[in-house]
Amino acid sequence: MISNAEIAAVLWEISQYLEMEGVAFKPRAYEKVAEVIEGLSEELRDLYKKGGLKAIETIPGIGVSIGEKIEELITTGKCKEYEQLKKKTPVDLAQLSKVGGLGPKKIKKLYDKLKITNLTELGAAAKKGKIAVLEGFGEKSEEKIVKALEFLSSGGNRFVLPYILPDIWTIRDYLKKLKEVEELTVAGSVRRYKETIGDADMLVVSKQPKKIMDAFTTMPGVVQVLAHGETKSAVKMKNGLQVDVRVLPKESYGAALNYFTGSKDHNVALRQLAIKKGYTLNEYGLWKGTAEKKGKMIAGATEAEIYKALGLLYIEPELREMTGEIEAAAKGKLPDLIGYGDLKGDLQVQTNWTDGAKSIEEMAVAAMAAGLEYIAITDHTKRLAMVHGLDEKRLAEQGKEIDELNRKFQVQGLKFKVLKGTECDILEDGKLDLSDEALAKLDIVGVSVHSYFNLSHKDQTARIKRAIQNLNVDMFFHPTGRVVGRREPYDVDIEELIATAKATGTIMEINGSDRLDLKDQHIRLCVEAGVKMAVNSDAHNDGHYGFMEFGISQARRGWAEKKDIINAWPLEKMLSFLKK
DNA sequence: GCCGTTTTCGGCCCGACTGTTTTCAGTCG
Repeated sequence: MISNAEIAAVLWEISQYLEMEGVAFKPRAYEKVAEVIEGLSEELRDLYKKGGLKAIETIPGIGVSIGEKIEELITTGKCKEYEQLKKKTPVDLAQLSKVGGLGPKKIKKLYDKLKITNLTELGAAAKKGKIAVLEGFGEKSEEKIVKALEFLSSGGNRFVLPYILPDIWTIRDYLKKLKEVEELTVAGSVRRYKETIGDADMLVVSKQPKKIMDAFTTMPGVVQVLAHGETKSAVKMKNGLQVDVRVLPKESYGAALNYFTGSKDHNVALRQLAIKKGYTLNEYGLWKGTAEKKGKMIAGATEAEIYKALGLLYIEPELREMTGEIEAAAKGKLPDLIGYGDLKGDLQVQTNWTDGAKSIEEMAVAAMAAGLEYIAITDHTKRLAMVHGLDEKRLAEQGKEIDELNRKFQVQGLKFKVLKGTECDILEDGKLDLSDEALAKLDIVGVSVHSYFNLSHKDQTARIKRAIQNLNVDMFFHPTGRVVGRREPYDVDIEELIATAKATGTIMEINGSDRLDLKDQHIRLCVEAGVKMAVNSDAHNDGHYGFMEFGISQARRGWAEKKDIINAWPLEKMLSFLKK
């Protein structure tokens, strides 16, 4: 049972080995395929079971040779050619490649000369000064290796976006205050709202790049200067975050923003498209002619004019992941993405009746301040004894408080509405933690898994199917149970759940907190299947409505439109869509 | 190794920075 991640890892390692040998072009072919496979929503082994090698080869980038290797991996769990390469140079590529400055060529040299195969051996050699004397290395490379190893052993090299974003804004605001800065934009994976980021890329327009570079590399919080050039520098901050800054002239702003936003594969595809049209695209602009013999610049000040000149619709940053956006843009068939201000309500809010910090009224007032028109109170149920989950009796009492609050708002002339809801536990066998009679009285019923995470694929899927088939259940909260960077999803057949949601009219949640669950690929499956979703904050405090921004970003990354997200709809329309 | 509304053969993105060099390979994004 080999997973896509494992297949991608093998293909990526093959690319690195080929690179070591100095083979031309093949490495990129393998690398590209590895990235494509990581982004697939369906497991290749399932695809293979259904359609064999033929089905595998329909995936772009996979031809005969790579197709056969994937078949070999699925059927035998091994790949002979990979085994041979690994035997020849038995190094831990995944680990060693994380060391900044080490690529395949240098890793090979370290193995050939010093028999270094992993991080421990690398550290030992560096401390003994064995690396500095190698040809192609020196004192500085050895120092860099020691520092990189310290950084890796201290943990993080990727950050969860919702947590790191405030730090990034602080740096942005510091740099924006420099008088030489005309414009500053945070680009890269932050602008694409990737769920985790490895670094923060900032783009600056200025006529005095040197001053920017000097101020940037000496700003407070910098612990290491990784690069310090005339227009491009990189630093490591105290918390481990790497920040890159690039300075460009105003007329290149759009081209630079496009280049610095990525993804890398998206950029490469744009550049290839440019070549086909007789142009050259770089971070300074779109030019007539070839890279060697450039003609006139025909676009560059804005991203929009570059896409237009390439015959494409403008592609939003969240879509730039090479999952079909360029083809769609060429055909004029991009989705009309849900916008960051489009949500009218929040359908998962906890209060101090259970594990939330604030009262129902406080949460309602904060929601109004956040620009919302309605919220659903969805406290936990009794099985979660730890948080004093509600039983039928307390749920009824809470309902009375909500009725009174709504009356009060009405008297005050406020249109805001608080809905009665629940986050009801799904029990081990798929039954629910509250009686059907109690659930039937609520405006909106959400269910979720908080126990028995380790059931088998078959049992977990069957259990959840049973729960969402209940006619009282409107919505399935955080459907895969993952927490970004902390907890893996439970083993469940998400496609079967989506099919069940379609058949039963169940709403799938996009949880905007650090769960980010559903994730982008699953959202796209829902969009394609016509399953409706809701973007919720899962607020446990009055400052948590901001999490919805990350839920929307996931929705956008999953190609969702307003019509796909029920809480982007007015209250009446939203309620009328729920199960009767 | 993959791919094709200019191609089934001949292409394959582009440039900045570093370190070890004395003109450039390797890495990175």
